[in-house]
Amino acid sequence: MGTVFFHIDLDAFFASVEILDHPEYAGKPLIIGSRSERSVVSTCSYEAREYGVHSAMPMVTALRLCPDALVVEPRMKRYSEKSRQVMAIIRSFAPGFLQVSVDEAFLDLSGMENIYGLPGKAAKLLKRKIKDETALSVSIGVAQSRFLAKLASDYHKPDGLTIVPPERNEEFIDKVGLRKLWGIGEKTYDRLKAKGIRSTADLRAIPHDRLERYFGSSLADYLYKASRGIDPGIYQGEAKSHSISTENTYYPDVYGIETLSSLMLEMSQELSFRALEEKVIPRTIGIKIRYGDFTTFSAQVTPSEAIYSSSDIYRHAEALLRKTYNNQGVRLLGLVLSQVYEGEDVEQKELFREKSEKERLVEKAILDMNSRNKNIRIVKAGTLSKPDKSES
DNA sequence: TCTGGGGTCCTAGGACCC
DNA sequence: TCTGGGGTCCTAGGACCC
Repeated sequence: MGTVFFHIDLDAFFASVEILDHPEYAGKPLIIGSRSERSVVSTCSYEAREYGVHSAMPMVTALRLCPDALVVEPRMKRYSEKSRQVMAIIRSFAPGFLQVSVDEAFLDLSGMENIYGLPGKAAKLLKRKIKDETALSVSIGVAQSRFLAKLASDYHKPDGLTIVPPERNEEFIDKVGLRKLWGIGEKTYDRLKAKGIRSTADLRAIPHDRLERYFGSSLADYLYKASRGIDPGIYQGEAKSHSISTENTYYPDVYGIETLSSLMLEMSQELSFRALEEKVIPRTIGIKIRYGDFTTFSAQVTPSEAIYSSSDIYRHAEALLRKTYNNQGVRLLGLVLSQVYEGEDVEQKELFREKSEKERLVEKAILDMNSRNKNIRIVKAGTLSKPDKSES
């Protein structure tokens, strides 16, 4: 019978949860996102989509298209809670569970016919179970591979069920179309068009070696397989975190190295806490600066000494900032910790330097207090100083 | 339209080593 | 004394996804 994968996708997830908690929102155009300047739409209800609103659209554009929309600030904690509930149902339904985001998961139904009957019947059962127990609707794609199942769940939404029989894989790929293939974004689509490739059938007609000359071996391989409905290797396994990052967009633009440094200090502390929570230690520190004209620069270092505390992080981040900043107005500032690795085993302890180790313990204590008492927010003193007074 | 925030993976050039 | 080839690590930038 071969392999059978499900891809389960929650419909307009954030918006659906808000409607669940606020029944008075039902039937109205609802946008989840911040109302602030320079923000974008996170999710929106299907009523809002009828006005042309969609995810990632600038909020000002969305409100121009749909001035009467209800705008609701996202409540991530609530969505995570609801997500856990749904994922628990999916996980217990069949083996081979793989969650890929807060509102999406794969399931491996291969060889499960004797339990659930045909895959279509199983999918309907799962949809019903989720609806009955959480009042949320999902769309399910059923296919031979994860790649096709993912495209299938998106093919008919909301509350959809799309089954792709293995002998119709290519036919289905053609119906989805080039632009909507997972992994082909705007830029790649334009590059394909520039080579006269306008459809998945066009793409299939091109021999592998020519694709390689056009696009390099990695992308060529991806396109060759994807256009034939062969899984190009999306979501091979649990993707474990190799970076921790934060970024903020400001309005209006921020000027001055002192102000930027103090913002960087806050971000250093935030990421240091997150690394502690995840029990990881980074090897690389990187910053990102986006200027008012949207030009973006990044810089990174991989120091030879280990990085244990927020002041280690800040010291490197600040140096990178001074090196990179060109005195223009900044709309976005970001900080990334990468090459993170498990940080609490014995060998690493030997590497601890006295001072950093102490700081790390202080930060751990702050972290513990913060997580014990949600009403008090404890930060290190440096964070509180005014930008123009900060010294270091 | 005027472009979030959190991630992953790829490319290309340079350094360095054998 | 004009210059190989392979491997690995690092940096900067880009594309893509949810």
